Amino acid sequence: MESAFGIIAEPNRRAILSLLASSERSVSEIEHQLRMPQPSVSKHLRVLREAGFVEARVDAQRRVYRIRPEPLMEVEAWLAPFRCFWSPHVDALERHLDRMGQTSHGKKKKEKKR
Amino acid sequence: MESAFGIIAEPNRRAILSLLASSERSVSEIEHQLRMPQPSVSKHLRVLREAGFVEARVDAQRRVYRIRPEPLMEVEAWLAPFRCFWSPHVDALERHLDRMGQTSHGKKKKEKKR
DNA sequence: CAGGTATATGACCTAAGCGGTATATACCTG
DNA sequence: CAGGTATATACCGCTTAGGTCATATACCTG
Repeated sequence: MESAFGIIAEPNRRAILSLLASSERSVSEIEHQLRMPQPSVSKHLRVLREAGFVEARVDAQRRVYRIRPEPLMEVEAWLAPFRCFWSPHVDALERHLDRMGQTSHGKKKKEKKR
Repeated sequence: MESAFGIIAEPNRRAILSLLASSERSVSEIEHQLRMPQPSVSKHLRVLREAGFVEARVDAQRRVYRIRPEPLMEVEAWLAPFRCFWSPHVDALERHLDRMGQTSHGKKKKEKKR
């Protein structure tokens, strides 16, 4: 997995990161809150750890994971040159997110021009 | 390709987007500037277009592509909860990016160093 | 030490995605 | 209309990543 972008392409990994954003958690906490099988959690955590997104603290048998911000800052940095497109479209984002929210997978064939 | 994150996981697609960030371009312009085969460019542009990252304007035989910001805003929005981690680590980003620079990447594109 | 809990790893399978080549379509110019 | 340029698509083979199941390792407690 080359870059930070490849790492966060995985929905479960994003879910783990979002969960850890609020506070650090043990593997089993992640497992239960996200309702995913434990080997899968461990595997994703390994990927995240090796890519520098998280780090683990040992607490008895538990490993408590927490965010490390650098790789996400890299994403943020890549995004910077596009910021100038934001301002005319601040409202458009909400419409976009709305559309994303309800239609689980709206496939569009035809493109429209304006 | 489920989400916007999956789309930008591809390095060539990120390169195309970064190129379009400065100004709109035709397919052949992208092809030459990024030195990638034309079918590959068209294929990536299709993915980007169907995901809403770009749109095309027809100009004779050319298709001129330009950025549409919504999906990138979605990424930005997802990133927001992690911003609170930034401030103590502003300097750490540079060290991180330096390390990234020397990792083995067979491909080198026109990367700009901060 | 035994037994239990927490986490990591390995093997296997499947599917998706990318690169490459060849070809099709669209449009322009003379 | 012919020939040329610009772009899109179809097909194929390969690699890789993710899910699942089984098992291994680590640590705690009685």
